[in-house]
Amino acid sequence: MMITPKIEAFVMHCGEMGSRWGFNRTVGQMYGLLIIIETPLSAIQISEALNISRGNVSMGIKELQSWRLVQVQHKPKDRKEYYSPAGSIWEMATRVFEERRKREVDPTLSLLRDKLLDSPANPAEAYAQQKMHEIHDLLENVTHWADELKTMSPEKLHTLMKLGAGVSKIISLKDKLIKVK
Amino acid sequence: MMITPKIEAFVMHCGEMGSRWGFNRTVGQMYGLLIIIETPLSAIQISEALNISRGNVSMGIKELQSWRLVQVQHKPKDRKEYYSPAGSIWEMATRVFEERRKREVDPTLSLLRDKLLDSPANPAEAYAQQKMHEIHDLLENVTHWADELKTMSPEKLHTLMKLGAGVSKIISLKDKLIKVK
DNA sequence: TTAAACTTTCAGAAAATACTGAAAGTTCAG
DNA sequence: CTGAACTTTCAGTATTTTCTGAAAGTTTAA
Repeated sequence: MMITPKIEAFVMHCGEMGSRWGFNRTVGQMYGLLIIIETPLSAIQISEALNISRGNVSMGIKELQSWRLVQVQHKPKDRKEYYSPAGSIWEMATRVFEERRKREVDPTLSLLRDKLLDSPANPAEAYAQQKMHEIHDLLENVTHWADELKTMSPEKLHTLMKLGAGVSKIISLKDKLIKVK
Repeated sequence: MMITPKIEAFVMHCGEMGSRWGFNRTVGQMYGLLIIIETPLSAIQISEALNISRGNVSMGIKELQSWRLVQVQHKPKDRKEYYSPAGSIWEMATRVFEERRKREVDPTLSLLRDKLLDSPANPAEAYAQQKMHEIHDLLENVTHWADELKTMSPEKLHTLMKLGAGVSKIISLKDKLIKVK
């Protein structure tokens, strides 16, 4: 595998961004490397390319697998495992998005549902519950929407995105048509 | 200010989620507290409620301000600053979303733009640039879409979200209408 | 001015997180 | 079986991040 300065810059950038995207520096570098290098890489190749220990690679791969971002492959006559990114760039993005939702939104949603079950004991709690309710409804709406979008084909989604704020006009158009009926 | 167990549970949860949302535990707790307590709080009240140092509160407020999530208020005859959340729950969500985009996507987009300027020096770089191109286009589309949505009124957005995958039908409908023309 | 009532800063300490490398575990060809 | 070729685990260490509290800075009333 050939690591030119340009490729290295990309990999290092993925490392720096890693923690912002939800994992740590080395995991970010590993993922960047797998994406940018065409051939699948073995654990030892990764550890040499990034100057990290073999053990760390093992943990990083495990982490990336928990995000459903890597695939394992085997070569004939070779017992080593070779890793490559799972799916297209588009799929990677949707997976990161989904997994982050699971980790960042779902726990909050379930806490809020729980706290909203019983009624407030005093005015302070009444206010608190009202706020929790607002947050709950917002998160629920957004996650539901995200689920719906996920069911749409990438092409449809692309059209929708290209349409941008233009959807607004189409929606009003629909409203008019219905009113005419 | 009255902190019941239910309110405390919410605040502590915000702390635990803090780092996943982009800040740290105490900043998460501070923000949760400001949201859930109706009255604006002074720095000393925050530090006592959360058992953290006065200095830490100062730094946390600074951090929340960099996310445009808190407001400062003053009371007559009182030199202390009182803090409360900036804007509605909806606005908070959009601000977190926007700020995260700035921190998580924009730097990558600018790195990619830079790396895509000059042409590949060999096949490995050609492949790398192709991938960078795919990532660049995806991120650009998504950020552009997010910008467009931001220009829509919350009501329109709500309608759009409620519509869910239903937009798909309306878009095909539009396509037909255009074809008929 | 002065000093009281605040807020901010920052060096050092504490806590949390990530990394290493050796040992243990797994798999499989012979 | 055996042992070679791998992968995983995890205790201890290194690194990074966060927190404290004392000192410095700011503002305002008198």
